Amino acid sequence: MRIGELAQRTGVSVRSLRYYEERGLLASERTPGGHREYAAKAVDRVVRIQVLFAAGLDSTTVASVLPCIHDEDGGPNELTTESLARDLMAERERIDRTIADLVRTRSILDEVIATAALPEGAGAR
Amino acid sequence: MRIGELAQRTGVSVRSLRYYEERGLLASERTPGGHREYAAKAVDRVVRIQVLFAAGLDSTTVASVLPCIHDEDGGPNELTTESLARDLMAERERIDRTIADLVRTRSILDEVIATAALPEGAGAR
DNA sequence: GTAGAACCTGACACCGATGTGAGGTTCAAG
DNA sequence: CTTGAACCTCACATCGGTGTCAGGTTCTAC
Repeated sequence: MRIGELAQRTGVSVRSLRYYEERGLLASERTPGGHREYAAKAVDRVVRIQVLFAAGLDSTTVASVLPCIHDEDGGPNELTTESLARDLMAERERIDRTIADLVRTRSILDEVIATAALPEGAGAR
Repeated sequence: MRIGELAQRTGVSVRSLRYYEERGLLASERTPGGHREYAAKAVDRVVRIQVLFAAGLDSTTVASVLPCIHDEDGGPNELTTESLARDLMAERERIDRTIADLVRTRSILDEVIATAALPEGAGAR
């Protein structure tokens, strides 16, 4: 498929898809004229990239993690370096802290929302 | 206390503290000479601000939420507008989605880390 | 062969919290 | 007083993924 279709299927902008390629996250064949051509698997890959980005990984980290992820096509994914593993454990800790902050913030918001849900003279009326 | 001490106690840079003030998140008295002077409560407030930032709220949202948070000083915190509540619920959903992404990413990382922890010929030998 | 959609590269803008540096003032202690 | 640390304001830089525009080429369908 071409880039427009991939964008549509994944909900990711064309701009971003080109950026993913530039950063080495997403490969593409080219037509003789230079247009990008993607295999069907690309959809999954883009989705995965988005999830990793949403978790706060930067493109460099994503690039190093992606080839180590076991996906259905069972490619050669044994490349997990020890130093990469160290980086990922640091990343993991960061994620844990972030989750903790999010949960705390969520309950703060819940409290605030709750007080708003009781406009004036709540309890009995 | 002065800004340097507040920075040290909270682990937040002086620059950031000034920024919080500029955005209306943190108030300060001024000495006759113009130096900022903070009450002890400021420490708590700064910590709270950090948590909210870490959860991805922007300074505007933090500014609108802060006065609605019930803290020990029991100030007048009934200002929760209905429209604010709406914003916060949207924010809450975003947080939920983010947590979901983080959890997914964390387990991806765990998998990758696990394969690295089994260098060569793991199981039996 | 031609029109129009889709694509290409390259470059610059943005957001938002924070870093950093210049140049000047205030504070506290001797 | 004087000195050095701490503070002040103002302004510009940064990072990273994404938006967007410009100017040009390719593809598809008629």
